[in-house]
Amino acid sequence: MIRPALRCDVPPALRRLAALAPLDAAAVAALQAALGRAITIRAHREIHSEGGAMPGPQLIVSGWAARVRILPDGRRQLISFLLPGDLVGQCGQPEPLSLSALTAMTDVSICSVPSTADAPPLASAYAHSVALEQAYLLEQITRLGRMNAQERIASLLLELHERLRLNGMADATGFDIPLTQEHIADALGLTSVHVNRTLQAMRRSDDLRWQGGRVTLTNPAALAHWLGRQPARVSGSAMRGA
Amino acid sequence: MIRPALRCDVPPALRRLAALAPLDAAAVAALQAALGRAITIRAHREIHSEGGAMPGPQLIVSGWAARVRILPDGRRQLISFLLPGDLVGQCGQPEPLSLSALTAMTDVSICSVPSTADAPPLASAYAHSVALEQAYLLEQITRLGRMNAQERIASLLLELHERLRLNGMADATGFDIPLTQEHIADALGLTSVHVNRTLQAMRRSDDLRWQGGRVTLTNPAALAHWLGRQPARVSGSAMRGA
DNA sequence: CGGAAATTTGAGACGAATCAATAGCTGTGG
DNA sequence: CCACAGCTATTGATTCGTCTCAAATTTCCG
Repeated sequence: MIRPALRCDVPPALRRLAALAPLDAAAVAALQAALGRAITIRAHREIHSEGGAMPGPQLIVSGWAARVRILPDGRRQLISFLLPGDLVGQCGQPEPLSLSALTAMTDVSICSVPSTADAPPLASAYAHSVALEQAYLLEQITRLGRMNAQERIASLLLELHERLRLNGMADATGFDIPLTQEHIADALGLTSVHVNRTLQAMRRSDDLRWQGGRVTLTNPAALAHWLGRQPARVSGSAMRGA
Repeated sequence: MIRPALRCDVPPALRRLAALAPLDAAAVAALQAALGRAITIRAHREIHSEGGAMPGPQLIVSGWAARVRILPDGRRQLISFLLPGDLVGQCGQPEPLSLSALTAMTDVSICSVPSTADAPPLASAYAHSVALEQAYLLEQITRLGRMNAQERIASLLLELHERLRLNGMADATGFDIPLTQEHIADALGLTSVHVNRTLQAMRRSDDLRWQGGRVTLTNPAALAHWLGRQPARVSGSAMRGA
């Protein structure tokens, strides 16, 4: 199926950071220069390994990645997904270690983040991004701790939708998703069989469609209301754009 | 039962931060001054509410607190526990909002953290502390996503033991715990009934004792090995003390 | 077209939830 | 010093959500 191209071709990573904080021309230029220096990691490859040294803060330019923990007996937990515009390894530590593996779910291109010294407004965008990452970790904990399969799936898809809206990769009704049902299962503490059955039930009750790598939410607002879910808010000052 | 007093009476909060990074005399003095300005919150009271503005970074001086999320229908999830020496609201944002409620599990005393401007070595301790907090959130996610009841309980108790060792509130074999089985259930995504039955099984297999508000781990190292659990490591440079 | 990956279906088992009741503990006041 | 209230812990019986295992079937992609 052919879909209309996005209105303009601002790279998603740039679009997200610009939405998190007002950026001046120097900041945008620094980001665009950094994007040009991105390297590509093939799907299924590990970008960082758990316990390894972090090279320094980086930015997802394109593709989807996931933070992954593997238990000794092979059980796999996807901690969180990283989308274009998300930061990796942004922390105040001198010699940080990676707290989890980072795996490319699709081909991923990634670059070092421009220094805030070159463009001070970036500091604010980075701080906002780190806070959002925290917020999504807390969401993930409540999903896993207190929600059933249907709620977990709805909550995760709403979160992905919200985040992809921010970087321009989703429209009002849905988004392209490069994940398998097994990935969803590994993120939500379920089995792929149960994810499959739960998705079927949600399709039957017309909550969503998922075909050909695209998720369509019939009524995102209604779904969010049913869950009692609200968009992540991490700062007193209003967030621009979306 | 009477237990011998700790070797010296360094406050746990100070002990933890000193273990996270080398502190000079000025830093210690600044911390001690701050501890003196602590205020007390009664057990069961909310310290911060979800979505409320954060006053600025704070430090738990004594008592246990927990970050809490409540779903619209009343389901409760304890995101994490905060122990003496833990930081709250340490983030780079200008007008941060609280991402979860913070509730006092016991009487809690809490103070503002000294500025790093007054004592630069504190910045390193704070950064280290923030990184550890992240590490424990990831642990919590894998617990909830991929572990069964017995593993969740063992993992949480080992984490608490590790953290209480760092601030001097635990000895090699166990620690005082001011939590009920229902608190454990709310943290681990279980019911208190099931926590009770699981604890009984663990007592029967001589993994632990839990009586009179004190947890004794029969063999912490063996339990950790069984889980494949390793102490949190967040920095390339070695951590002092413990 | 062929082979691997992903999705779908079915039957049965199991871990944890639920509901309901009892027993133990702690502090409080008469 | 005992009686009582209100938590907390414990026990039992049953139900339910999700897992497990195994086998199609469909989709994707070279």
